[in-house]
Amino acid sequence: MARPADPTARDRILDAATTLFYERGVTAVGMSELVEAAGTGKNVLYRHFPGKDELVLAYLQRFAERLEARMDEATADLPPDRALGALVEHVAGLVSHRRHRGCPFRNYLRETRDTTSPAGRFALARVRGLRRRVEDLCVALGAEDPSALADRVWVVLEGLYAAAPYPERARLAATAVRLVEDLAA
Amino acid sequence: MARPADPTARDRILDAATTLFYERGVTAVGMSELVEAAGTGKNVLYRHFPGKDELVLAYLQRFAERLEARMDEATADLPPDRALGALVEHVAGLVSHRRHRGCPFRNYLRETRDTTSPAGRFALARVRGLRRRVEDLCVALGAEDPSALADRVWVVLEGLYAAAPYPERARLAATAVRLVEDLAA
DNA sequence: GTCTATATGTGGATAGAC
DNA sequence: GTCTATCCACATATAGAC
Repeated sequence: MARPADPTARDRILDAATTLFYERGVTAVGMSELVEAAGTGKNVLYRHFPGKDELVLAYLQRFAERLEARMDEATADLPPDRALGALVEHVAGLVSHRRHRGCPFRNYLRETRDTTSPAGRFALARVRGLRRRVEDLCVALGAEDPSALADRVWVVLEGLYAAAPYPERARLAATAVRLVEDLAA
Repeated sequence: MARPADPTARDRILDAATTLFYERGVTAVGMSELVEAAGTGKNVLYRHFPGKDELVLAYLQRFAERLEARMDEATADLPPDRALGALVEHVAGLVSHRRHRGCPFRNYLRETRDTTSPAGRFALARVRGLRRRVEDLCVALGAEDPSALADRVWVVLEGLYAAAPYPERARLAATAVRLVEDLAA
């Protein structure tokens, strides 16, 4: 006798994938372990996702939606001279968080060096999207040389993300925030 | 009949390991591929190195010797007010190089998230060693708040290393150099 | 949908012929 | 030292019983 379809199965799989992939890395987590954590069957997983690549892509996509929604909140309705600082402050808040494990897109790219598959190209696009956002904010700020300022802010922002694994990350995050304030002044 | 021992076997293995591990990542390169590239036999490899972990450690150690020797050259015999800039310039030169693929220690740590094995602890120690060198140079510089300056420079330096995969890395490297100059002024 | 077994490929590591 | 065959563990992916 057939059971009714469980609409939460896909979400449970994605929840488990998000936790495990982000916590321990994409390659270190096997599909078997994922199935066990999701409390589902392998056939169900492979019905929702043709393969691991597609599951990784879905994991990155859902992460992006949530991260960008929160970033939009943090910078929305702010005057141009405050938005750039708010963006960096927002990232600093993420990095300082206890359960933070770095930027999921940068983590995936550095872990796999994949820039050709759909997942790799999606992760790259997220990074470039943030880069463009920084450039736009520097232009809106009315700096005399916006692209030079954007380069400087970008280096600091990358340093902020890179500091995520260090024990002093909260102090380094605060350092990055003040540094960008000085640059934009 | 026994052949004479080939003293170059170990070096050839390490050469191949350096090229492949650095170019494509440690986990993406298998021992079989390594043996083929080194032009040696599997048993010879496992005679020189008990396992892949030890080979990775040796790879990181040799890389560290060479990198630190070059960094010592770049900063030796410089007055305190020039050494910090010279260090950042040196790293910027590395990052701008055509065949640069990022810092091998950071690459290994981000790729594997290994901080407990001998290889992981060695890589961590290299990163912390550079961090301490930056702190020492900031103290020697006579800054009013050396540790605050060191934090700022460290964020920029991490951003410089993180910029290695980007196509604009040369421009970002130059940006980082000027940024540190301004910070130290 | 759950659970178990399994096909298939690849990784690290070992043993033997030459 | 070189080369081939191979063991063992694990990973992705599939099929079938319930």
